[in-house]
Amino acid sequence: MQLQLLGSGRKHYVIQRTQRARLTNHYENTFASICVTCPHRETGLCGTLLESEACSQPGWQHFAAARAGEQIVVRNQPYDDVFVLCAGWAFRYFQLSDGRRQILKFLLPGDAFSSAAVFEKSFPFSVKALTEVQLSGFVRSEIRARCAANPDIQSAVASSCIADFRDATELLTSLGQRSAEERIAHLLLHLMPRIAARNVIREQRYPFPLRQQHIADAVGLTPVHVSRVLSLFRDRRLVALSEGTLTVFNLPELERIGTLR
Amino acid sequence: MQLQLLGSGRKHYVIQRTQRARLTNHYENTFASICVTCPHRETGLCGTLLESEACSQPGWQHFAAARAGEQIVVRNQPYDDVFVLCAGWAFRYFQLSDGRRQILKFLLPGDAFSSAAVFEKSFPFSVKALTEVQLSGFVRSEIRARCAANPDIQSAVASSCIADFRDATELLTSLGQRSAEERIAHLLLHLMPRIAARNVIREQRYPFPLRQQHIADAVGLTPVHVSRVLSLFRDRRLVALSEGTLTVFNLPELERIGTLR
DNA sequence: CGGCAGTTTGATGTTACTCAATTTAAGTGG
DNA sequence: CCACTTAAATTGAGTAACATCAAACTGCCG
Repeated sequence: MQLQLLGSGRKHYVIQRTQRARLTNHYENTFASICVTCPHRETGLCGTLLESEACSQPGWQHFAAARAGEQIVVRNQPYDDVFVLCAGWAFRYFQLSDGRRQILKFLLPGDAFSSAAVFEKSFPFSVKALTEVQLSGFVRSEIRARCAANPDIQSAVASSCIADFRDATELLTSLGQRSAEERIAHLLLHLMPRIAARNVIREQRYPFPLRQQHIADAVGLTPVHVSRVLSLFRDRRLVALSEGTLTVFNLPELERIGTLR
Repeated sequence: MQLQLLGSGRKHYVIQRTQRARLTNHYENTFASICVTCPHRETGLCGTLLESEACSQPGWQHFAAARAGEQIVVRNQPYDDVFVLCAGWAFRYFQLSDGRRQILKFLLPGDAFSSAAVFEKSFPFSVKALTEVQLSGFVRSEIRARCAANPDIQSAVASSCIADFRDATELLTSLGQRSAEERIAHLLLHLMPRIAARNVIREQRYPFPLRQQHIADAVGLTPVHVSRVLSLFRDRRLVALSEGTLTVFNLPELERIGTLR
């Protein structure tokens, strides 16, 4: 495993505890501080783990960072850590040998790379950083021990699994049964509350770092067609997507199109 | 919850322990006998549960049966039991209000209806019987207690979750990125080892109760198009599908088309 | 100012859908 | 055993949705 430390030419995997203060300082208000303070309302895994005296015990938590576009996890390779995203966006994906890829889920701060990682060393997918990211790894054996001892952690892991499972169910239905417009609307509707749980949203403007290529790979369309559908949405004063911001003009209509009913 | 007992007009949900001997007798070689003896090599949940002195304790295991086409589980409704399929085929699906449905997974004997059911009362999908089925329900609270006590059960539940998760990943990639031929080939290749784990296969002939409508709903195509693709496969001496039997003539070629690489 | 990545637009091609008719297979009752 | 019924599968013709290819455009950065 190779992770490049932000702004540095040297390769790091684990940022030692001694470096942590400096990093926390440098990337103020992200990293450990986010890890601890951000509510992570959806999965809450990181928060739950940290609340359980994790921070006070050195050695079983690691920190790392990666630049935008960098691959963080390779499918089918073993890892000894359970990873949680602390800051930035990443995504799970499945790469085909001919270049096509399916994006399985976008990861936001607080999300575990894999909810099943507590039980399994390897992943059925790869993970790539979408923006600059900071992440935290918890030694698996420690988590399992705490899982057995602490029902809170156990239920945090379980509900993370359940949420992933429900998402996969909806995405499968979306890909298998629905039109391009419906799929894209559904993706936006799926992401909006997740973004809102981690950011203050004003005037229906959501931070949104995806390129159209990412949307295309997530909903199984070509970037060209995504562009056409988004233009259509813009012309109809539904939503607009530019400069890393998603602006929602007509939420009811978007829901009418995108919600699975 | 309503389940109709096979061959009977009366509505049953729980077949009491006192009835079990009679039923086991009537449907000889299925039911409890299958539940206990069938290796269930894939998930093994049922087997693991039963080996743990489950059978010896009345009251926390229930039995039921359903006819082909009958709905067994309704999405978002709470259930107190964790269900495992004992005999026959069933499938998880997501129903849309306009009639379209996405089949998420075909369930074979030994499969849990939902791997997450140990933690969650309701399902993110519905379940319907494909053939006549017999199923077993384990009281959730009992399973959770045993999970905590017995690492074997715990790991059986975990590996069932992991298998489901990997399947969902592959299916998402298949639906999002691949052509009709590739998707159908992939579905067949996915099912073959699972069928083989539960049946003796001779001369590459697999028991296969799916209608083309089921295949269509599983891979996100119309039944008409499924028919065309299957005709193509038949003409090319790849596979043939008739009378509830899948016959494989050219496995390497099928794998070349269907395998995710 | 030039280069680059990302987006937009147009023209054309392909895949898979729709509709409808026909064939096949599987029961069912006489 | 054979007409009759019904569900499923097949086939053909026309169409819609999305892909592909290629060119032009935009904003950004050095």
